[in-house]
Amino acid sequence: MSADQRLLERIWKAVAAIPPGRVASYGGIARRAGLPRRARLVGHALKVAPRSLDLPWHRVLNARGAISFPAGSAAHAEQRRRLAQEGVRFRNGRVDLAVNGTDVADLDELLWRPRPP
DNA sequence: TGTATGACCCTGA
DNA sequence: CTCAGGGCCATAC
Repeated sequence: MSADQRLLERIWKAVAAIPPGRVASYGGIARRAGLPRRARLVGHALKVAPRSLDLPWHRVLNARGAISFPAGSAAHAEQRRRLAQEGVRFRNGRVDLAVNGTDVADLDELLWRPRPP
């Protein structure tokens, strides 16, 4: 049997809800989907997501605010290109939060919140 | 049935 | 900052 389709759909929905120009972490998406501690499943869900869903997969980063694909890979470049197009800035391979407080524990909240004026 | 792998995360040292 | 260790678990072989 494959993974419960309904769980995957909940994850896809959470990803689809990430606003343009903002990002979220795998763990954050998992929590948002009601699946705490299931970050790996989020990665899997994105990998098997139907192209037809046209998900904003590029807005999902790891807990350090970095792209999880190997640097130098085509996927890494593509993700970075898409984010750049949305105005997401990077610094030293990590998202430049440009907001007060970079506490990793609150990373998702910070990343998720609207940008400061 | 068992082992390995991976678009991950968190805590503690 | 890095590193190790444990958690998590669907898939592939």
